[in-house]
Amino acid sequence: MSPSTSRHILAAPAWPYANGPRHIGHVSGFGLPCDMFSRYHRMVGDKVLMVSGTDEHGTPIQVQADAEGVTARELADRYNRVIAQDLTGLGMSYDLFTRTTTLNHYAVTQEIFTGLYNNGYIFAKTSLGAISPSTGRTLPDRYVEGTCPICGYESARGDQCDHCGNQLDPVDLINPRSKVNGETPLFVETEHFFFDLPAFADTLGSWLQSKSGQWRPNVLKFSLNLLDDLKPRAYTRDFDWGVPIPLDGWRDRHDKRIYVWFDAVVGYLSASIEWARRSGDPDAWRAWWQSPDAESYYFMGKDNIVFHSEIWPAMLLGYSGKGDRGGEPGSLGELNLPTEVVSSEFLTMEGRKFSSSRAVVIYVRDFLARYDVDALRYYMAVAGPENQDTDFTWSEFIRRNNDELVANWGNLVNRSISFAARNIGSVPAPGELTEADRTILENSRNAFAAVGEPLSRSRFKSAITETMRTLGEANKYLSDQAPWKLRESDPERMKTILHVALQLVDDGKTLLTPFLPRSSQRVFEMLGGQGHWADLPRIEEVDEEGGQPYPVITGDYTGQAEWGSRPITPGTPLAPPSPLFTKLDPSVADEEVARLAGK
RNA sequence: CGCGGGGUGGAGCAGCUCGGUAGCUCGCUGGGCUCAUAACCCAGAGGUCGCAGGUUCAAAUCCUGCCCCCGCUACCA
Repeated sequence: MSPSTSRHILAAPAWPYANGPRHIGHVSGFGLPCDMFSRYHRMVGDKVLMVSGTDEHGTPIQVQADAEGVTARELADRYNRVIAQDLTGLGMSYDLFTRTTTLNHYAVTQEIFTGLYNNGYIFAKTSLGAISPSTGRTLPDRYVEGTCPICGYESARGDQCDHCGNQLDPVDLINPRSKVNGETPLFVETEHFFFDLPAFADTLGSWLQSKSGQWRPNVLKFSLNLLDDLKPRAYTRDFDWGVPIPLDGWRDRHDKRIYVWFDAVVGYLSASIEWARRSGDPDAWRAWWQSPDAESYYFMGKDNIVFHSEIWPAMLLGYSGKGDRGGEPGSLGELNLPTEVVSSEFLTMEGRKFSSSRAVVIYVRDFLARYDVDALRYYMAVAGPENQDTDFTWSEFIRRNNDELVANWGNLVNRSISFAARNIGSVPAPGELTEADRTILENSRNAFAAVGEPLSRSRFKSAITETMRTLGEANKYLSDQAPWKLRESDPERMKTILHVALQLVDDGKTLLTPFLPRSSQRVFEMLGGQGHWADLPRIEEVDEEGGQPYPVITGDYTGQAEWGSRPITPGTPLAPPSPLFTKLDPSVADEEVARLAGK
């Protein structure tokens, strides 16, 4: 790839919430798709910056910490570490995976607030908030329920009625009660800052319209729909576990903080800035955020669409001075809007929603302890919740592993390399190519375009299906040519066939690298490759001046992996390979299902 | 009273935006091969594309109505 065609691509996977370990449903939405996308773009020579971190503020973490008798900070520290390890185990190629409790993140979050405030997009307003009479603590909107004033539904929540779908205010509920203990909440005056979303309705609307035909239709449709009902949204909360409000008179208050979502989405930017600092060029992040040619792709589960297609873009517009009220860009300068918001649907587990308390769950860590990471990555690519809610079943996982991954790809690698290793001991040189040889090689080369196109559009299912189809042709080629019949009669022809077969295997490992980096590295080595082909992430301990040490995921993704067919080198020594993947006994499904139900 | 997604041979899905007698990966049945983790290759059976109307020369694909499933609410992406 020539440098002139390489693009700056920000790959932004949603930030996992640090109130517990993450399960495979979580990573199927934000994680693995983003990694496959990023790996592909690096292979074609694009300059990818993939940043994320743990989201560590907010009520659920405080609640969980209270329950465990630790501080919110201690809880966040613990799960930040656990999640970082899990994501590393998955091979997620983050340039930086950090967290929202860094000094840098606080500073950037406050800078965004200040910029929005200076441009007039954030205003203070006194409203009535619910508190619990018995504890004196604030009751979040969703912890208050009562009768809907619009439709009369009896179990409406304070923020929304599930029956009629209208946005509500807890004060409006008839017969309000606390969801925590049933008592009647007290409503007291409280002052908050609100984000003026209606000031961005027009700009957001035309921006979204311009994405027609590019974004997945469900994301676009959902996002456009949101614009019909834009209201100012509270930017702050009565709470103490979060980023302080950077205004005089507010900065030192312990009862007011920036709402966790308004801090979490800033993470993409703050992590980019942190990455730049750590890389030694503090302004390096600007190439991904401010160049008009730079692209940014955000990956998440569908429940996060609103924050990525409406709120975060509105924040970026407001900070850049591009809403209805105008304004000047903040001190960081103008910031780009998302190129695309890529959302996944949901994964269910054996027909039920994931649920930790009901043990309807498989955590990333437990999965990786028992099964090959690439088996999971394959499954999520080929059968993940890309376009619709999708059920994960163990029997289907085993079937995909055994009948597709092992039987098609694993077997192709094994039969090709072991036959060549035993009969020749090295990569044979080809003789004259037949029509069949040329055709299959050309098909294999063409696959890079056929697979790359859907990959670049985050159509993973289509991309990996096309890859597997191509590999099936290689198996067919071997059967048709039957080199094992030519050992005595025509050894030269046999060598040519094997050369072609090994080239197909080499191409296959390249095609599969975005999906299966670890096993592709192994195939690379089986074929005599030296050094790094597909790089894997690592955890480093870092710290900030005045801060405590924390783990980050990072890596040098500068391996040899390139998107395209690379001629194999005759004479390269070959050893009989060991199987690439493990076949799973069907009884594993019963064991795993028993684990779910069992306890 | 709302919003979004889905209902395609046994399973999981694609096709539907730009209508032209259905495709992929598996499974199943029969055959072949034996290099390979009983893997691989070939052939075949199996679908009136949720239901009912409509538009059209022609509909899985467009329109209308209806039915069912899943999210949007719960420690939960």
